[in-house]
Amino acid sequence: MHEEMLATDGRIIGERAIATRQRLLDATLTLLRRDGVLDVKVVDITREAGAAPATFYQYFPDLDAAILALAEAAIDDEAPLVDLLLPAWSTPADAERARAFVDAYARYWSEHYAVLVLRNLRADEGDVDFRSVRSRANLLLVRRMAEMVKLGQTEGRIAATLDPFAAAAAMMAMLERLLAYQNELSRRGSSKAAQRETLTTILFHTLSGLAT
Amino acid sequence: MHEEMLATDGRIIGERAIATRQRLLDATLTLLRRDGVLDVKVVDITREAGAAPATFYQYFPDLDAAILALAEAAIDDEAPLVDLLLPAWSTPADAERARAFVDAYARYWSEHYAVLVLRNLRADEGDVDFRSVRSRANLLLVRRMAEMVKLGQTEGRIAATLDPFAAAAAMMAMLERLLAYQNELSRRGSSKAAQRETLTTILFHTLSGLAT
DNA sequence: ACGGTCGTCTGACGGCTCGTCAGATACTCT
DNA sequence: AGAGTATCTGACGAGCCGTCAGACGACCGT
Repeated sequence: MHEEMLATDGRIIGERAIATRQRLLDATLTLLRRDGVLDVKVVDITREAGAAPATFYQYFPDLDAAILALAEAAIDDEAPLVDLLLPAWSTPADAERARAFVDAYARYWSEHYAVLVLRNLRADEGDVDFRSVRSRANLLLVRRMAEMVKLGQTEGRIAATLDPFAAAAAMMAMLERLLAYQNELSRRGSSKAAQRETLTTILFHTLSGLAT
Repeated sequence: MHEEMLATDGRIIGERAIATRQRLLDATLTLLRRDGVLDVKVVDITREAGAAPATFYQYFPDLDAAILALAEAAIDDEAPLVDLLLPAWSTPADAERARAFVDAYARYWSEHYAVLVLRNLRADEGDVDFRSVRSRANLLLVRRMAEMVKLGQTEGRIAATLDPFAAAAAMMAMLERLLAYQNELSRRGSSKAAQRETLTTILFHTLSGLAT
C-alpha cells in the first residue's frame, strides 16, 4: 500500500531526499498563504526551504505538481467529514448534526483554502490530474449527500423533481463559495453566526426535506 | 456622467488612444479564454493587439488594472438580471420565472467566466478595488433576493430563522460555483437539464418558501 | 583510516517576461 | 508646409524559469 516516492528522473528517493521534498512542500504552503495564490515563485519557495532552485525541479516538474501533491494531502482531512453525514438526517433533531457538519466543513475549508482554490482553478480549466484529485475529495461527500436525498425521496420527505446528485453538488458549491465570501458578508450586514444558521437551514432542508 | 479616460501618466486621452486601449482590452479577453486564467502575459496581449509592450503600460499600470476594467464592464450585463426578480415570486406558477433567472444567470456567467473568476480571486485575497467592483455587481442581485426573503417571511411563507442577506448570498454562491462544476457534473451522472431543474427548485424554494 | 560509489544537491547559464525610459512617429491645426 | 502635441515604440536592466554538468557527502568494503 506504500508507494515509493520518485524524483522527476524516475529514481526512487531515500530518506534525506524525502525530507527535502517535504521541506519544499511546507515552504510552498507557507508562501501560498503569505504571498497569495497567484504570486508564488519557485525561487522564493527554495529560498524559504534553504535550497537551490534546481532542487525543486528534482522533485516536481513544475509548481503545479507541488500544488497537486498538497491537494492530494488535503483529501485526508476531507474524508472524516463523511462520518458527520451518517446516518441520514431524518428528524428535526438532526438539524444539530447539520450544524456540526457546516462547522466542520468551514474548518476544513479555511485550513486548506489556498490549495483548494488553486485545485479548483486548474480543475475548472480542464487539467486532468487536478480534476481527478478534486473528484476523489468531493465525491466522498457528494455521493453520501446524494444518498441522503434519495432516501428522503423514497420516504416522501423530499420532492421527486430534485436530482439527488445535482442537489448534493449544489450544496457543496454553496458551502465552498459562501465561505470565501464570509469576511465580506460579515462586513455588510450578516454576522458569522447568522451565516452559519442560514447555511445550516438550507443544507438541512435540501438533504432531509425538513424545516429547522 | 461621462468620465474622461486617463492614461497612466494622468493625461486625458483622445480617440485614437481610446481605440488602442479598447484593442488591448479585447486582446486581453481573447487570451484569457485561449490561454487560461493563470497564463496570460502582457507581451502576448500586445502582440495580439499589434502594439509594443510599452503601449500596454500607457493605459494600465499592470495586468490587474486591465482585468479590473473588464470586470467593471461586466457589471452592465449583470444589472438587467434584477428585472427577472421583480416582482417577488409568491405563487407556484412563479417557478417558471425562477427557471428563467437560472438560465439568464448561467448565460451571464459563461459569457464572462474568465474575468469573473479572476475578479473573485483578487477580491477573496482582499484587493479593495476588486472587492468594490464585485460588490457593485453582486449587491444588485443580493439586495433584491434579500428583499424577496424578507417579504416571504412577513407573509409567513419562509421561516424566520433564515437571515435574508445570508440566504441571498448563499444562493449566489451556489449558482456561481455550480456553474463551474457543470461540465464535470454532466460527465458524472447529472444532465444539464437535471442541474437546471435542481438549481431552480432550490433557488425558488429558498426565495419564495414554495415547492415547485 | 581510506578510496570508491552512488544518491543528493547546487552554481551558473540561456531564454523569457516585466516594466521603464528617452526618443521616434503620426496626427492636428494654422 | 511646419509647429506642436498626442501616441507609440525599441531597447534596456532586472528577475524568474528550467536545465545542465559537476560538486558534495553519506555509506560501503577493505
